[in-house]
Amino acid sequence: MRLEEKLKKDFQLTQFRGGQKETIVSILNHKHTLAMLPTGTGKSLCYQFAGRLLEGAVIIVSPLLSLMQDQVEQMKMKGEKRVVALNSFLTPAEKNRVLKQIKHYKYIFISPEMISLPHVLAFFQKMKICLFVIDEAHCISQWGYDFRPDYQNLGMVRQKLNNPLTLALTATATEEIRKDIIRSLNLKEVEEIIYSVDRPNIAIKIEELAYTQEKMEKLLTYIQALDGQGIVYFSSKKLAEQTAAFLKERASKRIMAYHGGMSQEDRILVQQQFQAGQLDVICATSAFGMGINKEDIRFIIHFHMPTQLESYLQEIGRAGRDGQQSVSIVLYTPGDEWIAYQLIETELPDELQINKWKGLLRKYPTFDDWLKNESYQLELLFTETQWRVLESYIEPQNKSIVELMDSLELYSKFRQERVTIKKQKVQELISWLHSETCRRKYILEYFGEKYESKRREACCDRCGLDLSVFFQNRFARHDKEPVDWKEQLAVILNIKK
DNA sequence: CGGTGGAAAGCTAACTTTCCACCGGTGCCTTAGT
Repeated sequence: MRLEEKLKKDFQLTQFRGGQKETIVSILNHKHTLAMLPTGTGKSLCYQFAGRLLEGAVIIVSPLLSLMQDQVEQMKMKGEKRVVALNSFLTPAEKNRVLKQIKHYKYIFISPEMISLPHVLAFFQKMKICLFVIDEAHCISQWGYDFRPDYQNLGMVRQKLNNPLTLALTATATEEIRKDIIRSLNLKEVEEIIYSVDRPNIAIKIEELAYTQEKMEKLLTYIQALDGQGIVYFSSKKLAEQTAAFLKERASKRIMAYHGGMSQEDRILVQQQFQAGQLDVICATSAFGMGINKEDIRFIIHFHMPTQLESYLQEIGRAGRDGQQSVSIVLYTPGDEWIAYQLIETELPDELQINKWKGLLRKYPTFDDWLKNESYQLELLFTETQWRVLESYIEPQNKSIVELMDSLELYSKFRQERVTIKKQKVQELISWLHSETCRRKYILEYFGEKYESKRREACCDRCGLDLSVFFQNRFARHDKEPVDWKEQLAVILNIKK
């Protein structure tokens, strides 16, 4: 049977979208595959389709619980019963039941943390795996080094699973990051299916403003004027919330905040309301994004710039999945980059913290002795994330203090490298903000692509973009009393006259 | 870097002004023993 016929019969679709067929063919030829397909291409179809033609289970490593739940739900709705998300939403009893009957499932969604647990991995080692999928594979590179170390374990996991056929899926990865993914997963002879990261229907505008207050005023103007629904990105949870409250009051739009500090229920509620079209604008941190299922997001505004071009591209990529014209606006005031630099500096434990710890360790013969006596020091010295990353890097258990000191020397070098790389990425982004050339061309060259501008009027500010095409014609509608909003803003921002 | 909250200062009793230290994102997983 031809693939297209199967597509029609099993998925009720008439044709493949860009890259899907090539990816599926590559898998069916039993080649490890790295597929970089644009957002909204339907990457999950690739493993679902291939899974139907291969014998054994498909394991999908996914970064977010909510993403897993969504995908399981969608597959169940389409009639696939043998699908499960193995994660902490299950009670211990449910988890055990699923693990004992793991062979009855065809599609298993799991986090890198869960599959790294030896007693969980043991169950997977006993089953036939036809395809090992890493969804959002750039997380290996983006998170594996300094945030979620289990992403760096996946190579070891693959090896213990006897090197199954592997599919890495992502929407944005530079050549360097693709190499890193392949190296980390220890893949040999990989078929790379690379599509352009360009999203021609997203226009780009960068606007530099002298002061934060001006930026806030500009934001208000845009929120009032822009047609359709959109996201505003911030680098701070607090500011995201405060701005949401401010905009809610001033603009006649439905606005909510979203960030990682909110409760799980609130986050789900906001996301669902946004997806259902019951909210117009989300003021969010980078927590909002992956797993957002909304076709008609019209604008993405960056109140703060992200820490790298890769993140920027991922964030604006959430707009215009329906193919309609959309816009990305970056608001920049000189000095904004300091937040990014600060985050990079404090992400991993620094020299000061390490030296302090070394001083405490020297009084004991082994790490375990130290831990027995001074475990309370851990949370004084490091944040939870810092300790988890550090622990996974130095593997202190059963180590003598001499061995541990050596590991810490290596760690210091590692940190230095990471900080340097990450700062370079911020620098890269700043250069882009200040560049005189076409915004799109610059980004595409950063991703190793060539670009010839085709639609100049809707490309970017450097190509003569006219923003007003994104404004609603109802702009003039001001039924409320035109109070002096600048004054009100000054009050809220606590600015002295 | 810029914003902020709490403390100290100011030179008059109850509040404003000034100073200074601090902070800023992303998410998985918590399975013991009575």
